Amino acid sequence: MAKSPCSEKDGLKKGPWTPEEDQKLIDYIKRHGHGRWRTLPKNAGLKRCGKSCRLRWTNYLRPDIKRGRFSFEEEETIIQLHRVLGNKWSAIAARLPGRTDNEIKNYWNTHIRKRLLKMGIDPVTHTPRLDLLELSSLLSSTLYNPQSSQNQLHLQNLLGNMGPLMNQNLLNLATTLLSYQPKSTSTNSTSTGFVSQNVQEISPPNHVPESQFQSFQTSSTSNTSTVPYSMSETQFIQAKMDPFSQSLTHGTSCPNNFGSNMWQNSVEDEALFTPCSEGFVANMASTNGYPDCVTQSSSILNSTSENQAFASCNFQNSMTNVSFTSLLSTPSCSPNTLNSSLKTYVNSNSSPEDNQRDSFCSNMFMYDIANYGLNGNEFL
DNA sequence: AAGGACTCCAACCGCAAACAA
DNA sequence: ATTGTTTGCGGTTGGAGTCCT
Repeated sequence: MAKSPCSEKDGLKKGPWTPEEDQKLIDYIKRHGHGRWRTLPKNAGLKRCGKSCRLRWTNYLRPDIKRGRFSFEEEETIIQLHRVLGNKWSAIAARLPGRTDNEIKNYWNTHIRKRLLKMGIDPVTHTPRLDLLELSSLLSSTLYNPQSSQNQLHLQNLLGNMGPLMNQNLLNLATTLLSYQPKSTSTNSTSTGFVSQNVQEISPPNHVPESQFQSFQTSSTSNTSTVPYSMSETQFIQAKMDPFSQSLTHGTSCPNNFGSNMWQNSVEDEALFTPCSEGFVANMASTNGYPDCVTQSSSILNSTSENQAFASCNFQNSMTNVSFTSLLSTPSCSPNTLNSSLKTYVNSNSSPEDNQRDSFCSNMFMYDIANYGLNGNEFL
């Protein structure tokens, strides 16, 4: 292997820079400008290699560097540019004044990437993860045919891999399905068809008030059918699942659609936005404290055709991901938050702003639930 | 209170392109 | 055209700080 250009054996220092070293570097560059990095440290009286000096200057000491947290707008820009450019951090940084490629790369890896994963979006392709599509289809299938051992096994495997990333409601539904077994001819079981455990022993989901949960456990001593849910129950649950499936299938990749009339289509097709009521976008934007929804939608209408296609595509993607992302767990999408204030910050590791960002999609789920009047009874 | 686990980010490393001689 | 040097880039690491049990 070639000798490292920054060898400590040469008496060159490595590791964190001291304020004195910083000052030496700043003073030297102020007087002589940068360039000739190889000779710079010697001339500046620094026991560092040129590469280290260059990095320190470009990533930290440069006067035009913007320090501090990334704004919502910057974050949105990074996501959009990454969708098009991939890991071309320097190209992305060139479009974000004051930010370095290193800073953007770190921010992507520590914040945005994780957030996208939580939302069920592949951070590389910016499309919904395939395993989620599989889960959606499997859940639908299991709802109709819960006795299928193949479905059960498949679902079990999938849950094993995805459980930690799933929203509690979806997890409850999936595990409920897994715990279902076809009833025998017992006449004392309840209409829900659960025999692996006595239904009275099933713990209520931790976000459902006990009283509500108990009211769900209605007995029907006469029903001995092997159909796990009544037609109306099945239809109801399916209605809950459909937006999920829809949004999954609508979450398509963006760049290939440049120049299309997607925005026009998406405006006409309100179902693309949300299964909720009209005015969803404006309402959500005003209630979840994330102004981008409104500003983005208006800016799309005012932008040039190419930008419009680009922006509308991203906008559409973000909106069509609403339902399925809401089904994935995020700290603020936890059961506690569902029943409490938006300002319940579950993850103390994150700042309130972090959680607000995380809540962007999970808050939509809350709106979703509110609109459906969904509670534990209905969902189960 | 302690220590293990986790997060974050500055700094490093190696490779490749650009440039100079 | 070739060779050596410089610069730019993206991936990875190390350690300080914080959280969790």
